[in-house]
Amino acid sequence: MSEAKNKLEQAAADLQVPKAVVSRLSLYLRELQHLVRDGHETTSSTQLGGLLGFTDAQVRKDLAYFGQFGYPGIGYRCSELIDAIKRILGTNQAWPLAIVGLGNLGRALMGYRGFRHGGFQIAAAFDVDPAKIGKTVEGIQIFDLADVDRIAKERGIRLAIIAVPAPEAQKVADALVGAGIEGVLNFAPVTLNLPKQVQTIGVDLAIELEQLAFAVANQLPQT
Amino acid sequence: MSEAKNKLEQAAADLQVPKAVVSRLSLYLRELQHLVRDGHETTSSTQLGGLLGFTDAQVRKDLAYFGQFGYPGIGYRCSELIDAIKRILGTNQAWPLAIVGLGNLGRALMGYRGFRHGGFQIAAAFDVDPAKIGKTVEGIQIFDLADVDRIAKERGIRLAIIAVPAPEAQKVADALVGAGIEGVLNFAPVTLNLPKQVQTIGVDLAIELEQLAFAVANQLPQT
DNA sequence: TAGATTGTTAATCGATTAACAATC
DNA sequence: TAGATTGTTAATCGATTAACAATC
Repeated sequence: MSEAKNKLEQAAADLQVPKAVVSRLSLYLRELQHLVRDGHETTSSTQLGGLLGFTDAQVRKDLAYFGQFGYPGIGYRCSELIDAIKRILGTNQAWPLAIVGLGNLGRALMGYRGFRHGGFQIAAAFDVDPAKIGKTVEGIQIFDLADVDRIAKERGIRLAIIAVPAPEAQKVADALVGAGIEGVLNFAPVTLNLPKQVQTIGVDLAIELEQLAFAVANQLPQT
Repeated sequence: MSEAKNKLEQAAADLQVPKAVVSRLSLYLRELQHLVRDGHETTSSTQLGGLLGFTDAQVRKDLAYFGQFGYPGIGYRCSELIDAIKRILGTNQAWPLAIVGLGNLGRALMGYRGFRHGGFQIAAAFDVDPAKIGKTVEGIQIFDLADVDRIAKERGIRLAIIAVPAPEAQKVADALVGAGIEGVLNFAPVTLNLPKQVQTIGVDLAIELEQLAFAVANQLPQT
C-alpha cells in the first residue's frame, strides 16, 4: 500500500500516465461499482475489460501505471480496487464545486444526483442576473459572481462548472481564475484561454452530436 | 470537389480515419465559425491550430484524410472549409432528434440552443411517466415511449438522446434500437449494451469531474 | 521575385497488444 | 497439482511531428 502510494506519486510526478489511461480508470470505477452492487466480490481483467470492450491486457497495463492491485490466479477484489482507483483519481476526498450560470442547463446540473458519488457537491452557485441573485435553487443560494473570490476561499472551492452562454464564458472563466479556481468544466461551446496551470475540460453537446452523426452517416465500426 | 467527395467516401469506406481526427474536425469547425464571425476571410493551419493548441502539421494532416481544401501560399478560405467539414461530418443535412427522459437534464437539453447549428433539432420527446405524457415542453409534445417506433419512422428520426436515470437506460436503449434508431447519445452513467451497428456516445458528467479532479490533484501539464 | 503556406512523405514518438514467467 | 490470472517485457501498431518540394 505504501508501495502503491509511492508509485502513484512517482507516476503523477513523472507524468508518464497517458490521459486516455485516466479516462479508462473512471470507466473501470463505474463498472466496479456495478459489479459490487450485483454481489461480485472479485473480478478479473478479462471480465472488467469485457464489460467495456477493452482487452484484458489493457486493463492490467492501465492499472500497472499506479501500482499492483491484483492477485495472480485470483483477480482483483472489487472493493479494494474501487478504493485504489478513488485514491488515484483523488475522489476519495470531498470536492466542493462552484457552478456559474443558472440557466436551464445550470439548474439541471444543480439537481444532478450523479455528482455525489465521488465527493463532488455543489457548494455555491453564481450568476450575474440580478433577478437570480439571492434566490435559492435546489437548496443552494445564488450569489453575485462578483463575490466569487471571497466565497470560493471561504468554502475551499477549487473546481467550477461554467454553464453560461458562449459569449460570456471567457470573462466568467477569467473571474474564476482570479478567485483561485484550479479546474474548470466548461459547457459553453468555446475554447477558453486560460493560464496553463488551470485545468480545463470542455463538454460541447453539439460536438458530441456531430461525432454521432458522422459515425452513423459513415457506419463506423463500434469503438 | 468531386475529387474531395471521392476521397471522402473512400476514407469513410476504408475507415482509415482515426476517431481523434473526427473529434478535432468538430473543433476546427467551431473555431472557423468564430473566425468568420470575427470577419476573417481566410485562415492557415498555423492559426487554426494555434487557437486550439494543436500543431499546424496536425491540422493539415487531419484535413488531408478527406481531400485537399487549402491553397498553398494562401491558406484556407474559412467559409469553404466550413462547408467542407460540414459535408464530412454529415451536418449539412438535417438530423431530427428524439429525446427520452424529461427530468431536469432532459428538459434543459430541449431548451438548448446550441444544437441548432448543424442541423440538429429535437423532433420528438418521450417519457414513461403518465404525468408527463401529453404535456408540452419548449413547444414539443411529450409522447409515450411505447409509441417511439411509429413516431421515429414518421419523422425520420435516426438519432436519440437518452436522459433517463441509470437503471432505466438499458431498456430505453433497447426500445430505441427496436424503433430503428441508429445512434444514441447517452447521458446515463452506464455502459449500454447495444448491437454493434448502433453507434453510441456516452457523456457522464461525474466522469468528467473525476478527470478534472485528477488533473488538478496531480497538477498535470495542460492538454 | 520573395514570402507564405499547402499537401505529403519519412521519422519519431507513444499507446496497445501479445506473450509469458511468476504466483496463488 | 492443475488452472487461472496477474504484472511486466517485448513486439506491434497507430498517431503525431518534422521536413520539404510544390504552389500561389
